[in-house]
Amino acid sequence: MDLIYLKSFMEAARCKSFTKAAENLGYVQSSVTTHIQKLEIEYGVVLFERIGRSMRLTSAGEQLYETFGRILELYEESKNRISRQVKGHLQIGTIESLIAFFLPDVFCRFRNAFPQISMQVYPLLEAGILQGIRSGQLDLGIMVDRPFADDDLHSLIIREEPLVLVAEPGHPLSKLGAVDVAALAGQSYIATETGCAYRGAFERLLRDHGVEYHVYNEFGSLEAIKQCVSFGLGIGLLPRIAVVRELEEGRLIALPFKHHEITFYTQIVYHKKKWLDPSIRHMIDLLMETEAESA
Amino acid sequence: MDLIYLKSFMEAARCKSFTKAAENLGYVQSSVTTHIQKLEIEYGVVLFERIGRSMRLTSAGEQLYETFGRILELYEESKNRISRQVKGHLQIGTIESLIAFFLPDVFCRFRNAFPQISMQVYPLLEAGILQGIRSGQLDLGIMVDRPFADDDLHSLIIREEPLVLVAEPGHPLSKLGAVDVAALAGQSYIATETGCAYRGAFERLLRDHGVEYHVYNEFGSLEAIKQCVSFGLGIGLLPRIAVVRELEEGRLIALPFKHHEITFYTQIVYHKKKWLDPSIRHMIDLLMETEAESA
DNA sequence: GCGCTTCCATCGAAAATATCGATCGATCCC
DNA sequence: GGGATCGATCGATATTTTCGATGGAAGCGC
Repeated sequence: MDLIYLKSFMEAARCKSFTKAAENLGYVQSSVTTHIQKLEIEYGVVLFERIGRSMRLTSAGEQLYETFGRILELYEESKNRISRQVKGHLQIGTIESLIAFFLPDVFCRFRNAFPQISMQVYPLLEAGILQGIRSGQLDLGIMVDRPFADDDLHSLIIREEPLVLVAEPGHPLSKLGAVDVAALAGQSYIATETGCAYRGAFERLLRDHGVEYHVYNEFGSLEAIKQCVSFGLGIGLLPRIAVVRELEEGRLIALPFKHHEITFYTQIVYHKKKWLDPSIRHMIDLLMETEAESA
Repeated sequence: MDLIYLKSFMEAARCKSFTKAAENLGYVQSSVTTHIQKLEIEYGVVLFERIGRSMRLTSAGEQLYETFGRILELYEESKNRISRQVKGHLQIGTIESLIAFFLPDVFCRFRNAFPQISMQVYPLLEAGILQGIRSGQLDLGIMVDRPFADDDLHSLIIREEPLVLVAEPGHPLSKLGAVDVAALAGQSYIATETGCAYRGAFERLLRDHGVEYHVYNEFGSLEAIKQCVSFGLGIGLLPRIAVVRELEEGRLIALPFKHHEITFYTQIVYHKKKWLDPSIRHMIDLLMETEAESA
């Protein structure tokens, strides 16, 4: 009786769907089916009524839902109680946009679970993060890049991170129904720092299409880029999360541009040889959880 | 996180010994060590202080002891609650001595867990039990025999079932310090039914040693045998559990006879192809548990 | 002090189990 | 009726669990 069965059951009961439950838990659907079957065999009763394509808990299932909930609660609580006593220090490398718009919430929840663990968060570029992980100076890296495989590093994709081409409201390109690469010819571009992964991909894309562009300025600061764009100094490529407020408030607009070569993913990176503390594991769990929420 | 880890932990904490915990749970010691290590890694803390050969829970261990206890309680409760609703019928074959002196307590506890499951218990001889299991007429057999292996049948040994040679108090053989096979020459023997496993083994033993004996009478009834023996009509071979009270009250005495060929075991027998209901599984668990208690 | 026993940790091999991915049949929706 | 979606099933693979043997440390008795 693995506790994962209970989790699958709870999630399936909540979603009323094995497929969704599997997605949320990071399994394939057949695994959840297996988990539920294990429980059904263990208890000798049917837990879900499968009427056509709709799902409902049987009465036995509902009784177990209560109890399993309490069991998992106790289990989580026990982990929290113990983890609160664990001391330590975490070195994390990440990029500026994530520090500002994605991580604060995660770090806050982490602090609740591990108040005795202090953290140092370094704003870096992708290359710096990878190097820090490789050298062991960093425990964990969180960055935005394309998926990659590496002999020494694990990479867990948290979610796709939509990148948007932002411009001032009323920018000529915004009049177009869709903006393709060619349409960007001759534009001024306010860039993030040299070495930024998606800047690199974007510029390569332009060059490959023979599109001339002009880097008007490059900044290590998000705020600076956003300001420059809103003043009409050029367009900028930024993660959507970094500009949601500006988009909502109409201070910036997103150009209808999309290209698979600049489909990027927020991902966790750590060394394969790294021993994963409960604290680091928890951090990873928290990071991965946000995927389900934002989905 | 398997619940078995929690069980191992609880048992180890109770016994203050991994080895004993393993014995009680039916594992080898190294498995319990592994379980505890899994927990220690999961929580990132040491759960047991291993000071020399003594064991003590650390403070983290004690906190978890509480919580794990409640988790397992909830789990057991959930099984009971569900199992109470399961209906069914169990066919069990066993021998008279066990019906009278071993099974009532087990059946009583079974009824508490599965009140909706009715049972039919057939008093049979070993051959009848095996045949019933093989033909599918019986779900479970509980009998006293020597260990055996069979392609179609599972056999779980519950415990050694000491057989005693009983006689009336003051019987000449009781004067001897030890009774060997030869000493039994010429004795009258009040036998259980033909086909009884330990009767068969006993008579074979006597014949193999060329000891002549006389079967004074044979009965299908324990009470009859005990009465006849106490009246001095002969000696009898019976499971110790069937005569403990008579021995305590001095109405019968046990002769100091022992021979490895009549070392018998109480065991559970069921068909390998048999699908084990939760109810049957529970019955087996209850039967196996008694081993720990009587040990 | 020295063997002897008992305990837990460790390791490799074997067995059991979980997971995935592909596929099937059923159902629902258009 | 065709397409999409859902859960069940199955075989292959990967992972985990279990066991049994062994090692080292600590206590016990002489």
